[in-house]
Amino acid sequence: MLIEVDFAGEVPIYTQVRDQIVIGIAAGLLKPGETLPSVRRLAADIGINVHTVNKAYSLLRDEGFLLMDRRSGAEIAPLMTEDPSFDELLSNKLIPVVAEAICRRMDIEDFCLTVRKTYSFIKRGGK
Amino acid sequence: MLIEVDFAGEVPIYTQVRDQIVIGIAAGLLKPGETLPSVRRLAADIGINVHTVNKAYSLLRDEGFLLMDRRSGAEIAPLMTEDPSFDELLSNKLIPVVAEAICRRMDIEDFCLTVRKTYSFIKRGGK
DNA sequence: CTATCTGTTATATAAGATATAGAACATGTA
DNA sequence: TACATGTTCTATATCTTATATAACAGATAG
Repeated sequence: MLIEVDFAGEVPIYTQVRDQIVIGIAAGLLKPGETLPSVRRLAADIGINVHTVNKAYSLLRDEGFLLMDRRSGAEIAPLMTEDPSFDELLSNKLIPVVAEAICRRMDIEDFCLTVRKTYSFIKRGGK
Repeated sequence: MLIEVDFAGEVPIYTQVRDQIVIGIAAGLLKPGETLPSVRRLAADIGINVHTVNKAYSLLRDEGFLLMDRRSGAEIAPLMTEDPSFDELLSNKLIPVVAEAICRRMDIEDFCLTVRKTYSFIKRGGK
């Protein structure tokens, strides 16, 4: 799976890498047990520093998306189990976004429509 | 409308202030034409620096939420008109969030349900 | 005119986040 | 032995965030 980085963007590089791997897992492009490139390898491929990749990997490990082993490297963790507490976390993330949509006079069902479109977009591997 | 700040949180203070005002507008607690406290006043009330409030206000002005006047201060801008380009902006914001929800095995309709709950939560003025 | 209130701008400082670089360590494998 | 893995350490540079102090331009109230 190709990972690309926008150096000019506002989003930190390690966040971009983290997000793209999460998106890859969601799309099914990265399956549980699959190994990721080593931190040195990915850093060289993208053209960024090893520590930046390591930060992204460590974050993903802490979030439960990756398993890391000193010897064998990083691999995709088994499918996560449903987590009821994610609902509140999600809601907190959505509050400012939904509020802005309301201000921009977007109908809530149009919002949900965009959510479903985004869902399909991810599922089909990003267009 | 009361504005509170979490100094220990990861979200920058000026972003917290910006978000709460957007939420206030969405909830109808802040109506078009209504004046906001002066930057000095709000800074003193919250216990933060004038420049931090000014950064939040300026950001809100650039986004079209506020009108600012050197003499009369800051006031809520007229209701925004619908903007088609907001759809793509929203989608880009949603991609990482939806992807994470998929990884956490959340059904897309449950996601939309949380969106609607968040919508109601905002509309009723935050509980 | 004086005093006071707006937003705005300028300069300065400090702390934290982000990204880079180079080196080394513990551990496993070929 | 040689090479690979993640991990840790030190160091540096830049940007963001937040603070502090001061001043300016314009408007208003006494």
